[in-house]
Amino acid sequence: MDTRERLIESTRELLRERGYVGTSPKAIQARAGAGQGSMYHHFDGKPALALAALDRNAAELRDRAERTLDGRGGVVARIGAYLRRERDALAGCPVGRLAQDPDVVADPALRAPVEETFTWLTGRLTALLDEGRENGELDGALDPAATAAALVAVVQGGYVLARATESAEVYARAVDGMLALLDRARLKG
Amino acid sequence: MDTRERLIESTRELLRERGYVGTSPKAIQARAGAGQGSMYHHFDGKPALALAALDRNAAELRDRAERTLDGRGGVVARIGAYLRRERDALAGCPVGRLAQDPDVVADPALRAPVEETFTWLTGRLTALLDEGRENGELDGALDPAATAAALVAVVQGGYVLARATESAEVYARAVDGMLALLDRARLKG
DNA sequence: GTCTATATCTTGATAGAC
DNA sequence: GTCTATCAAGATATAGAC
Repeated sequence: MDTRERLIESTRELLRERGYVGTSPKAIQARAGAGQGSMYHHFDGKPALALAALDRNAAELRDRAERTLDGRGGVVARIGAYLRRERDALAGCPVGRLAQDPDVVADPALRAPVEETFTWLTGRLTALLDEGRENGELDGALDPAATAAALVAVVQGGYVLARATESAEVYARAVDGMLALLDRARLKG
Repeated sequence: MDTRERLIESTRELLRERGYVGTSPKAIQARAGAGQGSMYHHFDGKPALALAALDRNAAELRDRAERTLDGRGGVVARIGAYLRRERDALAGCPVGRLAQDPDVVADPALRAPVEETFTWLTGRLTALLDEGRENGELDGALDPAATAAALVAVVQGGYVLARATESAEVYARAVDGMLALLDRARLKG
């Protein structure tokens, strides 16, 4: 892995662990094993490097979600697989984590990938729930957009609760509670 | 309001807006209209002042939740009132906001009020859902602890989505989706 | 109690040698 | 491309006058 690549990967880790405000160029360089000069040769500055790292975090989140949600099986089963997918709940969401950062929210270029990721994910879940209504798996009275928003929120809130209590279990419990409720909207046989 | 009080109130605002890492003593002093000397006379330093402010945020959250959840009406109605209560979703949760802060999570004294608040709130909702099962309002198959965790997570995740998209509407949509699902666990007649 | 230096470290970035 | 100064500004805190 070349220096430029190590800088991006180190920044991805630090953004997830400490957020944007809590991550200094010095810390990035130390983790990447690169000097000041290297970093400023490859990137304009902290915002540019953070953007490169954040874009990669967003792309990875989307790819993983796509693979799980496009899979085989019923709509509820696929959503369940996505919510229960192995994740490091204590580390926080590599994208949602940044939504709390004042300097990210204040910079349109940095906020864009965060907003786009959630807009896409919510839209994908909405389409999936709608598909379930069409094919008779789900009750037609279910509101796809509102349910999709609740699903994404449970995941993000699960990360928050996990960090607050330093327990990954709480994430799993919240997701289980949500999926049990969603299961009630399934039409029987 | 005396100087000590103004320092605490300014810190409360800044913690919510910018988090712990993003809030400097200088910014606190400027907002409170107090000098360096004043702040360090009343408090040992930034962590001590932040703890005083966070304790107050946690107490206020708990008081408000208690008032809504102890009210009249059915269990689902009271939970609905709490989730839909007027809040500044774009400002973020005055307590949950701090769960994402690396320096808060790393300091047991600062993390304590955050953890205690969520443990209490989840417990209160669990008891309420259990009450609903006992009195026949809710399906006995509902898991109170998991459902309570999901409810708290939806609120926290709603804050995250609202900030990510700079839209308070998303918070309302997530909460609506969750409450519609919970409504299906109510026993008819 | 509050104010104004003062001090030390870190941040974020630039300059220029190699 | 990478390194080592160097820099101005801010973060966090202390000292001492009033």
